Amino acid sequence: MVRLNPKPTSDAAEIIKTAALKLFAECGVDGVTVREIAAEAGQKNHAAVGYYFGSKESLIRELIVDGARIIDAERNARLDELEAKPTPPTTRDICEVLVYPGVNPSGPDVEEECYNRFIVLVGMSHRAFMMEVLAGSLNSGYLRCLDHLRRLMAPLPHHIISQRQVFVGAYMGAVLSARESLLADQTREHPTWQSPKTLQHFIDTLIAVIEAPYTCDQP
Amino acid sequence: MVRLNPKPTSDAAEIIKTAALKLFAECGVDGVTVREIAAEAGQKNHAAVGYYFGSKESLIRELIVDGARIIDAERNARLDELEAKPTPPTTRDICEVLVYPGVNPSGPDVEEECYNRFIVLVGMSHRAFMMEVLAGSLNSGYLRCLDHLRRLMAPLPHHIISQRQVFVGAYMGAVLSARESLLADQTREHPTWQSPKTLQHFIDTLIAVIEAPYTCDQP
DNA sequence: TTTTGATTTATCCGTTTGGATAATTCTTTC
DNA sequence: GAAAGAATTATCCAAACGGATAAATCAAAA
Repeated sequence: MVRLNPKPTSDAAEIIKTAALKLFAECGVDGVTVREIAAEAGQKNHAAVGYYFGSKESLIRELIVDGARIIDAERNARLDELEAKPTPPTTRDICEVLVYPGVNPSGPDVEEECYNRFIVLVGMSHRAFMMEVLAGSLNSGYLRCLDHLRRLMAPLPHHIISQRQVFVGAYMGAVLSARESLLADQTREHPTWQSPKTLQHFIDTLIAVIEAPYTCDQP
Repeated sequence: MVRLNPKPTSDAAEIIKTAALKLFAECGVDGVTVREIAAEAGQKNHAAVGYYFGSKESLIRELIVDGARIIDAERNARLDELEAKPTPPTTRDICEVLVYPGVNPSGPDVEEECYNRFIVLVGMSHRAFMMEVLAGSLNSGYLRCLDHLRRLMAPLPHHIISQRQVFVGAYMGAVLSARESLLADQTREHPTWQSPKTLQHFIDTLIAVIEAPYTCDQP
């Protein structure tokens, strides 16, 4: 019998991943037990996590890689398209490459967006681990964007450009995380945050960060 | 015999607080055990945390309040001074009130700045708890700043102002946290990040976020 | 010095943790 | 339908957890 929906990996594994990502985004990886993950995924005991992923750490690693791969592929594809044009990308072009691929990399199937909160929390509390997982070329699109930003900020001193790149990265993670939190908050309604104009609005301010004049005279 | 340095609360309690804040900032509150805190504080077992603070949760609560109180007092003092002047505060004035009091609220005695990483992590992984602890008037200075920002952004639509206030808060927490991480990173040297010009530079971009033009036409 | 209280240390406890292993159930294939 | 493999469930375990208590140590005052 032919499978109606071919699943390269088990369906339950995907359910566990989704449940884990949601809980990790809400409470951090150390604030969630494998028992809670299994329960959230509808499993009756916690052995499923070990069965499908070997360990909690492997599950976390897989979640990081899954999202990073999707985001990075989308960023690189957009950059390829932009760089094929005769004119170099604008600041807005690059900001759109930075922001939009990072929004909901899990796809529209998943009801709740979680990846940015998850990755920010992991990056803050287990930085070395996350860097080790992302090593390789899982971050190449982001680095290509930074190269463009360096070009676009060329008049500024080098150390100011470096600082501003840190500002941009921090700003993106924080706002995309805050947006996820607000969208996930069921206690209030946040109609304006669901609108795609919110991301446009954010990009407006992200451009402002990149193009802000530098008032200090000498380093 | 008169005490040379009068200590309203035990000296060991302060050492434990400093150690806990550092570890919490690095690994999150759920990624640190009371045993690790005691060890970092030089205690030979973990009972000290219970002895001085009752529980791990009470210690966390106290750390949140300590920093918030100092920051809020400083913000209110600066705002009182600004509002006593004949001319209303500028965007830069308000940004300085927002940023500078939040930098190293533990005071220059403490070798490492940790509070922003700590509070961002707690706010992300235990939002309800943090909000309950901050309830009361521990956030009044911040709210007064938001009022000024609302006035300074008056031409913009209301919902855009609200969104941009979220952007400002997220941006501040993220950059001050990133700055702390870079300053704490011993593997590399970050001479430019120690300079007070870094904060000026950040404020330049924070102003840009607040004053950025809004390109979308209608909500 | 002795006493008294505060602090530090050592040890114990019940619970929870991540992980491992059987036992059972379900699904697919022959 | 029977057999085989995959997936789920039910336990078990050693280690680690937060917390509590008792013993030992220290410092200040009588």
